[in-house]
Amino acid sequence: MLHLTFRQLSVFEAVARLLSYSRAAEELHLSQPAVSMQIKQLEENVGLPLFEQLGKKTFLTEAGRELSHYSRIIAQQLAEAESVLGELKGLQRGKLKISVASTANYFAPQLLAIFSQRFPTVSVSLDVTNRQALLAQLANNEMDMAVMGQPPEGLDLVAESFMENPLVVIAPVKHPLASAKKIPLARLQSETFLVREPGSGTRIAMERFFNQHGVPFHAGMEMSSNEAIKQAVQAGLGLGILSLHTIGLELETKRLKVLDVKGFPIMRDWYVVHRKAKRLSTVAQAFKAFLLTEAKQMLGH
Amino acid sequence: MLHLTFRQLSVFEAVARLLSYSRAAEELHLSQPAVSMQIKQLEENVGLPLFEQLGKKTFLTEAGRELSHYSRIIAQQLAEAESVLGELKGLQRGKLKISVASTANYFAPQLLAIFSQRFPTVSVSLDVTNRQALLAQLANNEMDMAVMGQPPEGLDLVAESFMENPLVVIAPVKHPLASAKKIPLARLQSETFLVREPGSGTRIAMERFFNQHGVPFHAGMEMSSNEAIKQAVQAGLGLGILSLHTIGLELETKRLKVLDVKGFPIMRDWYVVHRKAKRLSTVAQAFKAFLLTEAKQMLGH
DNA sequence: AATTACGATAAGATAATGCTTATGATTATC
DNA sequence: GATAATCATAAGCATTATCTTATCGTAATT
Repeated sequence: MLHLTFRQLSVFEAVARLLSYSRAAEELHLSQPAVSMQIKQLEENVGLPLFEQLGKKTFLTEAGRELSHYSRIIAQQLAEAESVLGELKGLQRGKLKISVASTANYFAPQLLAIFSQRFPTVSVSLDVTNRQALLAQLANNEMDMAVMGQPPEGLDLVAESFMENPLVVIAPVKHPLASAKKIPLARLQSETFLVREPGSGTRIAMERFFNQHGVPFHAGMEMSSNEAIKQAVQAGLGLGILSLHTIGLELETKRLKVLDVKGFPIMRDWYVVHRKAKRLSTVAQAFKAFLLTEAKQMLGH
Repeated sequence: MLHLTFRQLSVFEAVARLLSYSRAAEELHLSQPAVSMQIKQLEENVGLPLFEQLGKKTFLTEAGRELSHYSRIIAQQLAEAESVLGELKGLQRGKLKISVASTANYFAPQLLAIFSQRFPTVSVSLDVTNRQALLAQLANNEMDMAVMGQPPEGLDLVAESFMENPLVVIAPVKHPLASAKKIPLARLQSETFLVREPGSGTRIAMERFFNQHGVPFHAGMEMSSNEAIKQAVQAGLGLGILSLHTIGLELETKRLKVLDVKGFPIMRDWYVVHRKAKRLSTVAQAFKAFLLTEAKQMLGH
């Protein structure tokens, strides 16, 4: 195996370029013998003479010319690596891989779009998935960070809330309670609720809420997506409890109505989550900071 | 400036491939801390973490992935360099640049052809030039070796004869002396000689010869090439003295006749010449050895 | 809760690297 | 022939690299 050093190569490069040990020594701020020694060692490693002295002039040998070719490529690759890593240190470059719980899908893309606009050279990827898959991704270190409503306990996670997450009761626009004000919670006992699967963040929050207020609730059909719940509520199959952020469009187009129930909205939070031991990349740190300081306002617009 | 060492890179490569410090340590026959330290130093040089530990597993960071890319290229280039230089050490590869004096042009191509056939991967180039240009090339180290009749004195050259170079007297086939045997040298006093320019190898040799034997000779027209002399002799403008090797074709086709003059042929030699300080490449050494041992027989066929 | 595996850290020995100054040998140049 | 330039060589020194063993903290596994 060829045991070269980068030092040898860079000295060699200088000599090969200047065709003079002395000039190379000057350029490198070295004594001339230092250059001689480096070249000598390099020649010993290679097993071939790289230069030849004829009289006062220095020439590259055939082997020298060959090595010069490779040395140039290597130096170039090294320079490129340096530049790339330098950019990675800053924010000119980098990849950001975010996963969001399906609930967050209704606003996360906007946030990422704004972030991506601000750092156009950073390549951002977004994965929308359900809570369980998301936890598996966290465990396998498959992404930088996750955005979700309810961070799980137990795992060694860092979860920081960056925005409120109001859960509201939704009903079809023609529902008898649609225009009622300050509906008492107890009034909802007689209603059927379309719910997400057990273990879902919204489901957990909602059960806890009714529990705390000592009000039983009647769970109707179980749906596996927020979208399905919205459809079902519109179809009059019952009421729903969802994050306000997921129903912007339906409210605007008057397909759904938020009921003014006392104690609602249930104020929860959106969290940015990653494993405690995770070394956040510069870009990931920037994104986290972006969420914590600006996400709220951003979504206002 | 990025001050990496090849050691760091190769340790890094192993860890990046195995995603384990301990496995890498085993593979490299090192202790695990040795690997940790190399990686740590590399990370300090780069200024970014290259790996991250999550639980028991080791992952590459973004920076690590980037560096891995460059490290792979560099390792590959290094391997290629090693292979090329290795071939250069042997005879699988290399360039051979030979210059010959114009006189040698009549047999040098055959020699080179045979050599080239034996080492097909060696690229050979042949430059035919006159004596003066050839000396300039020697001084400027523009080729590996020269083949010539009369090595010049004074310059620090190594000249080794590898083949006899018989100089003969040529005449047109219908010359009165064409069939004469053992012509006394004195008989040639009355003949006109077509000669090469002063300084030419053949001219020098011929003048010295007549001088030594105390016979004056009558120099006729001065020609700048052997080819011209041959033409002129055929045209009956006089006699000529040339290397036997340059007139093979004309003898075969009976356009010229070698006169059987006493004391002829003047036995001189062909020399392979290079500067004393010249470091001969492996290929050049092989060619020189080839000339010294086999050139004579080769031309017999 | 105990065990096992993994990597980090510390201390210390040894080898090598890299450099300098001084000097010598050779060669082009005036 | 003297001079200046160029590279090689030698001796000596400081620094850096590299590795080892021993030990610790943490996380996965049983």
